[in-house]
Amino acid sequence: MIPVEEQLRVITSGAQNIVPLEDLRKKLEQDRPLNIKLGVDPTSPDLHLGHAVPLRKMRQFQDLGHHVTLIIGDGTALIGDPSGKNTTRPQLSSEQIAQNAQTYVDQAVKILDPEKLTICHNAEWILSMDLKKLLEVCSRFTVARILERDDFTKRYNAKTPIALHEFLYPVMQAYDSVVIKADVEMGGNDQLFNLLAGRELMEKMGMEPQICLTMPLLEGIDGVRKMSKSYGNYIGLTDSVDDMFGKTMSIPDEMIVRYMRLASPLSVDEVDAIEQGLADGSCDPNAEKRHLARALCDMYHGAGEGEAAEERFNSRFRDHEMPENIAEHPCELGETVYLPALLKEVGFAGSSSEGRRLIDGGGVKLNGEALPGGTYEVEGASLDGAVLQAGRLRYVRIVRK
RNA sequence: GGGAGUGUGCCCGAGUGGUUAAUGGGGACGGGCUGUAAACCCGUUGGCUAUGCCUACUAAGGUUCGAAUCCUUACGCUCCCA
Repeated sequence: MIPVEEQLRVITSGAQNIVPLEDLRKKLEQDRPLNIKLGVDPTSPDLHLGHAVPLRKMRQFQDLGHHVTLIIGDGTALIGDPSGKNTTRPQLSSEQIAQNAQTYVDQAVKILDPEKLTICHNAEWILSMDLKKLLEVCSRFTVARILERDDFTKRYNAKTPIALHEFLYPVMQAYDSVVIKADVEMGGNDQLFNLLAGRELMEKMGMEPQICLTMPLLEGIDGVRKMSKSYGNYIGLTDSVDDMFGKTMSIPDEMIVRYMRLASPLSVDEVDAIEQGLADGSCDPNAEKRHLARALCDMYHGAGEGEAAEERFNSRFRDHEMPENIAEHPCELGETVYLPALLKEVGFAGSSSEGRRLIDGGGVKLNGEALPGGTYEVEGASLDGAVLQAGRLRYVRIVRK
């Protein structure tokens, strides 16, 4: 295995919290493959780049020669993680959980090396636990210790209900670490409390306690709020290559290095060099953003896909060429066609009034020619086979039904 | 249980009887510029085949020639006291 200091440079790159760093060094000095744990909650089927951040860090551990254990929290999902929530989470059905878990694994193996990966389902040991065992584990925690947790404190003070079973979430997650004998547990920074509970439980049960390593929560493509499906600022791992490339190109320049470091497969050395280059002006931000976009597309869609996506991107967005494949929209074409209604019909406008405004604002083109304001009526025959365009991005080919 | 507020368009927020589809900001969309970044400039942001018509300021009633603005009730939210 490579020298400890080298390993630490890779491991600490982009990490938010390592508790305690000194103990991590000691573990690495044992010069053996460490067991790195990441628990995932299969509560949502769609993964985005933010979810990939801890997975990327896991991959770096693998590349350094360590072993990774991915725990599918199909047992803990029945409880629902209280992290960052101010209400009790709804409990999911087992079918839903199983389905989400499968999607998660499908995505995760695109990032992780399957050779150095163990996947477990914690329902295996959590749901089969008998009361005696449960009591033994629970006795290691005090109520005060669990209540210390910020989320609980807030809810308790705010008098919002905390169901008794929610106390068990950190306890069960901690028990996972005991079962798989974790050396390091990873998570987003909001997971720190849960990770620390694992450290505590292991110590109380006479084991060498795990190291807690948290990663920052990645900002979305707006560069401000954390990446989240509900904010609509996410890059989905299953997004099409073109979407993935395009969305990446729209992130603020300030986010380039952060995305590279946290979510891309670029090496720490490369990222360090680029960061330096961007700071002193010897690297071009646009070129580096393209570099990032290609790297992400290659990782999720296969080698070479990034370059292909870039070419399409150039033709469409830089050179403003019409895309090759334009969806066809069959519709009735009378003698004359009321264009605002057609814009509404094809989904370019929410109402025909909005369609009118779009035309008046010069945003509507027919076969590449901008229509002058007030052009609401168009000859039906001239529309057959014509390309209708709204703004720079939306195209549709009109054909007679 | 008692008391005080408050509810406006996608969001925030002006407006306290009369040229009001309702000031302003954010967001979004369109145009220019361009690197689908930032910054900047301009336009649009209730519906309707439309110099007009219709529906709108939580909901339902009421007062008035006239209501987002006043009154009543309901619902939602906030705060204080017990």
